[in-house]
Amino acid sequence: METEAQNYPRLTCAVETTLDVIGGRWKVLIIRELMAGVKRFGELQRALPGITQKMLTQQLREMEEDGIIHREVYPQIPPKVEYSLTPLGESLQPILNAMHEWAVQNFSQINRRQVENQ
Amino acid sequence: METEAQNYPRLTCAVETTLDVIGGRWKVLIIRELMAGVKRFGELQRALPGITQKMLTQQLREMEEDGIIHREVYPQIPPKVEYSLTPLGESLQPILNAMHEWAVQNFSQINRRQVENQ
DNA sequence: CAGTATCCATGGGGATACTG
DNA sequence: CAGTATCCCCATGGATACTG
Repeated sequence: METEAQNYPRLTCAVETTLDVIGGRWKVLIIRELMAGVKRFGELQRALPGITQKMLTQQLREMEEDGIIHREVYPQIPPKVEYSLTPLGESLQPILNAMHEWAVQNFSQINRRQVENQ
Repeated sequence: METEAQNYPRLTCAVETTLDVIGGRWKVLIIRELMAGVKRFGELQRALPGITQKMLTQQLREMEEDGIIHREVYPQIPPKVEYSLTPLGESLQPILNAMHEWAVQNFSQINRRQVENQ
């Protein structure tokens, strides 16, 4: 609110909104896990080697805010929290599939920019 | 190559490859401009208020490397360079359209996270 | 006109420690 | 178990100046 310094008319496009929703560092990976079914926090963390708790929490919260993930808390000790895709989240499937297909068909061979961490 | 420090098995997914190709700060906006037809460097810059020369050059080069943009240089003075989508770039259209539709249908009202610079 | 070359601020994201 | 809370690095990207 205070950083209204250079407020350009900031040209945007709806495509960028979608990109914002699924573009996070770990989001599509998390979505892929949840496509397979409901998962607990720990399960997700184990399924995503390299992700930190902070990142997992953060990405999940953002996706929850965007309405594509549902967070179910079971008030018990020890805590149990289950994550799942909402219908809106599931509606991303065709898009993700199309993106997957596009990459597989055109970049099957390793000729990408940035092969840094294969 | 030398930054192989913590090389986790770095779980990836083809979807991320596509995200990498179109996920840059200005890429979809540039692609959208080129969908309308061939454009010169200056035209793109004028069409994208707020973008710097550095960013425009950088994003164009990356997309050229990825094979979705063609760069035609006319060796004359003053220089003239035209950018256009390659067939591969054009093949992104259905995906971009799907992303556009998804956002329009589900986020038409301004209820996004980050409304900072509308 | 279509770029390079620099410098620099910001914040996204990693590492680590602690907790209800 | 499922998170917070901090600290901190460095890559992304913006601003500015210069050029074939």
